[in-house]
Amino acid sequence: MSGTSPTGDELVPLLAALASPHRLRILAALARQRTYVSELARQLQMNRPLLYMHLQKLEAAGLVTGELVTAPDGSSVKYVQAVPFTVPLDLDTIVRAAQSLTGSGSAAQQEE
Amino acid sequence: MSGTSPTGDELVPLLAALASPHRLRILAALARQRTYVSELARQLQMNRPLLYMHLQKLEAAGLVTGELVTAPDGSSVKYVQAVPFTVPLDLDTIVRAAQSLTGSGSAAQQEE
DNA sequence: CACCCCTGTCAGACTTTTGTGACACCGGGT
DNA sequence: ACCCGGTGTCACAAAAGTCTGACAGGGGTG
Repeated sequence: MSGTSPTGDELVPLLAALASPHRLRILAALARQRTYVSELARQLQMNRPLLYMHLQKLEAAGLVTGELVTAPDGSSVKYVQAVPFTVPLDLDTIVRAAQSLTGSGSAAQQEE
Repeated sequence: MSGTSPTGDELVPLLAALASPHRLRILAALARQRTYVSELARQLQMNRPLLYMHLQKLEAAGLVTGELVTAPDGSSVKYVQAVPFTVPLDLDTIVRAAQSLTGSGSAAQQEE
């Protein structure tokens, strides 16, 4: 996922996942340190259900990874961490992404 | 705006503006050719009011520029074009952007 | 037992975004 | 006059995203 120019169908969810102050903060926190969910919620001072939602979006976009660790004593803790990535964001990437967009307005692609 | 690592308050609207298939297509179309609004609407097959909305968001994010040209015969036509930009999108940019985030969840920065 | 910390999900309220049709206005040509 | 194409804005409905409180359960400890 690093360095390659993503398709439109990949780029849109990626950008949507990043276009949020909360998720930016979450990612930044996870970039420095791998933590478990409740601790992260405390650290960022947000409700756990809310954090869950944001984490799911980040996970769906492939930006974070979750791992449910079961400690030797039986208690479960879910550790999450950021996934390194690199996307050069410029007009060229946009043009290429737009060409690989499926779904609705696929019109006006070829004309004469 | 090119190459520099944007602040969080700049990055979020930028990403939000790009996180849309319609706007990706609009930007891609404007990257190759400068056109006027109605022609662009025809080309992309979308309603003008809708295109207007998307253009306003792109313009607000600094990604397109509009110019209302009054032809010698008096009729006005609004030409729009894409503004070149480059933002390296990676974890490091995110971390730096999150540090420069103002507003709500600025908590967990300084305490005790 | 009661208490603590953890995970995970739910319904509901709320706000923002997206999309549509209609309208006003301008000027040129027939 | 009518018709055409262009700009710009409006109210409105529909959809998507955001956020909260409450709930289920698991496990450890006093």
